[in-house]
Amino acid sequence: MKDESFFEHVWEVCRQIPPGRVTSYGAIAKVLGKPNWSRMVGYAMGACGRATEPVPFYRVVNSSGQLTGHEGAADRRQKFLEEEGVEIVNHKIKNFKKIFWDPGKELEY
DNA sequence: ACGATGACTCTTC
DNA sequence: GGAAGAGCCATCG
Repeated sequence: MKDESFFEHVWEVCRQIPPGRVTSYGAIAKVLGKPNWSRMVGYAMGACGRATEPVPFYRVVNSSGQLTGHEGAADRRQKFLEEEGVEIVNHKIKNFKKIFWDPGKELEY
């Protein structure tokens, strides 16, 4: 067993993301106090399988609003986001800037 | 311990 | 907005 404290933090933030909204890896990393841990956040997503509770990792995208990740998996995530009302084009969020949700803004508010 | 890799982000062209 | 290069840290062989 590894120390997944950081991962749990990421998963927790992901669950705090309201429906129909998305956030970026950097935003989560920043809230955790590690603005440069964007890659680790992605790692945490890959480790989401370790989470005892389901994690809406599909609500997490990169700074460009593109559904980064494993090929095929992104396609599945796109469907989930569309179900929430998020418009996606070519694996990219249309109104990304509009539906973007900053966790730190809500947490520290 | 080292090198390579990765679901990233930033700056610059 | 897209492409290229550099920086970032943890995990894996």
